[in-house]
Amino acid sequence: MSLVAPKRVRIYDVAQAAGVSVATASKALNDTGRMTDETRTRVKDAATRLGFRPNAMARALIQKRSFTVGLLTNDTYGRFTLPLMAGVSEALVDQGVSVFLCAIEDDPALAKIHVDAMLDKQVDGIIASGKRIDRQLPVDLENLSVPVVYAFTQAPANGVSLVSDDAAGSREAVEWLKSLGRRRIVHVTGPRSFASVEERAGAYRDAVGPTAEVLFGTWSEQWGHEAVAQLWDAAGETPDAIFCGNDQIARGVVDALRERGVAVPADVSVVGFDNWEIVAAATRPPLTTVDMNLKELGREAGRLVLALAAGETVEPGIRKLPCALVVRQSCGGGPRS
Amino acid sequence: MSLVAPKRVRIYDVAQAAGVSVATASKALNDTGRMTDETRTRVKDAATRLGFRPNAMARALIQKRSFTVGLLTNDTYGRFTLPLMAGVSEALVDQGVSVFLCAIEDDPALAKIHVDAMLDKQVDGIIASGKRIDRQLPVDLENLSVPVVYAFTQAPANGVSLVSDDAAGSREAVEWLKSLGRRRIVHVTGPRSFASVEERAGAYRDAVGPTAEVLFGTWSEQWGHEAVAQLWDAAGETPDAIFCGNDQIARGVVDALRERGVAVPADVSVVGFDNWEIVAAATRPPLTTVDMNLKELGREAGRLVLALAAGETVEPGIRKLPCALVVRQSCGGGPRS
DNA sequence: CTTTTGTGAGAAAAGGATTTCTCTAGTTGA
DNA sequence: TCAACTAGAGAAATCCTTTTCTCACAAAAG
Repeated sequence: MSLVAPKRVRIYDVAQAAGVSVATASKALNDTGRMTDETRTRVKDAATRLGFRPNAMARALIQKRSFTVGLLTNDTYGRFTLPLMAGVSEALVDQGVSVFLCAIEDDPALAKIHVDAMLDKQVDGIIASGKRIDRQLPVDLENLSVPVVYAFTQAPANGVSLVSDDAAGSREAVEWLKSLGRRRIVHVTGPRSFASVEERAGAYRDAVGPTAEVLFGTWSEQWGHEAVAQLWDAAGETPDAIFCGNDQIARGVVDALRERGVAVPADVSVVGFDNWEIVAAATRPPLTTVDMNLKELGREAGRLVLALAAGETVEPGIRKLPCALVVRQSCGGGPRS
Repeated sequence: MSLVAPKRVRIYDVAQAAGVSVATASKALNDTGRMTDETRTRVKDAATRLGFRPNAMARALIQKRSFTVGLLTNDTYGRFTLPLMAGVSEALVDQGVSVFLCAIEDDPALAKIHVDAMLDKQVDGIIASGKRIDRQLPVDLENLSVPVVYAFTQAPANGVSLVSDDAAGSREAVEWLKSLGRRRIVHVTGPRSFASVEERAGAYRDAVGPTAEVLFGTWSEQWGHEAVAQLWDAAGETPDAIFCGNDQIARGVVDALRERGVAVPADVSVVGFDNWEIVAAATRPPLTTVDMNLKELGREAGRLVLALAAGETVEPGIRKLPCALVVRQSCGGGPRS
């Protein structure tokens, strides 16, 4: 075990070992230029043998590409960011691209610091992401010298943006409930001020028709309890299905129903939204819920930002990615075909 | 609005604007070298005026410092990583250091790819982090050419490592329960195979004395329910306090108690561990729980890795950082002094 | 009046790759 | 046989800073 750090091997060393010039070595390794196959493999072998790894800084300096991208987010709690990050990373890692994660906590000054730091470091692109699909980050990313992709956050007019297709997700949830024979489906969701609330509720109304009933509240288990109280204490027919705006509300609803002695899913089916594992899986019974496929959203964002960085032109506008219904046990019904 | 990206201003431009050489400009901006104050301010003014930002790649190339560090983690779910990351970032951002986040999912091959990518990019240091304090990451970080700090994961023999002082946290929880007059305190926790389970349980035993009783199970709400069943269905005196190994178990316990008509905190006090906001705050009543101060752990890890990168020598070994009891309502007792 | 010391500033090298020329030699075509 | 190409490889420029010398000049010392 030697304690002296071994000198980094440079392309110069590879060239010498292979008996060629530095220029030829560079071209051989990058599969550019012209030379005999024999020379190329000889250089590559030498590189492998010596364990050559090009100095990314030197490369970045001349190519003006750093093989890094920045992920900017104000979702401190990471509920949405992490799956997204996982997807981005997955899409980029085999291109040799690494990801700076910058959490900016709704602080414009902090955001500016992070953006400047990223620009200094010559990131090839920036992915902007947030905890709300209908809010912009507190920093202006237009007219930057690098491409920007907006994922799960509001984009400026001519930005390239990716969001989940909440409306389709809602429709799917409602259709699922209908296919199970449910007839009186109520929607319990978050505050109207959220765009996704309106979008999900709108799609729900369209799918359910005239019997639609939406209860707006907060994004909490507490609200789930209250909503059940409202529904069951009111006169008239009680619902046989509740489609919730997120998993926390759904959990509250399920717990409240159990406490009232209403059987889930025998008497009432419940569907959540978000597929937040920790909530959805711990609910008794585990929640059937709409997954926004944030990881795939991340992958796509990664691909897009890379394409933009490579100079490809990408049509601006909003791209909607499909949601997927994850069937567990809170609705009844088996795994779907 | 001009559509052509403005040419980046180089130090050469600043030098020219200030009427000095590039060398002088560099020294002026970095507060090194010798020159009149007048020259220095003249250069700095020019730099500000032109909006000069040094090219980090060129700087890194020569200084062999990239002002980046890597955070390696196998905690896919991000429960521990995110607070840690927030702390690291907070400690480093005003030094101009950015953080690469690399999620490696227990995959040695992926881990190696990420580590190599980071080394290529000349990170100044690496912070290794995991979801278990008693497991090493599936990758060897010894004898790397950059310093490594282990945070919330097991370190090799001569590594620099940071963990939370779980034992002290447990003691504090027990003392709190005692101070509220609780006399029969039971510990319901996770699987024995976790080092933190043994450590927390050990400290609990020491603090409680001969009446100590520990129930080992899994890290789930489900287990919380089962444990309550075991305790209440058994003959003999029931506990007046339950100290849980994590918040999920605690939530299960609280729910189970409520279902049995046992009042929390009136009849029984419950304490959790982790302060996982989403679980702790949604429990009815909200959980009093031990917070591992992961953000502070992250800050400290950031400071340490920077110190190491700067060539300072840091004593190897395990540093334990204090936990903090977060008082909510599941124990009774007011906010602590 | 000469020598030493100190100060301010610039020239040039270095850092490690990529890329554009340039050059030689061999091949093809007329 | 001679011009025109082409393939293979290398020399040198380039990317942008930092840093180490070197130098000129002025002030202090002898």
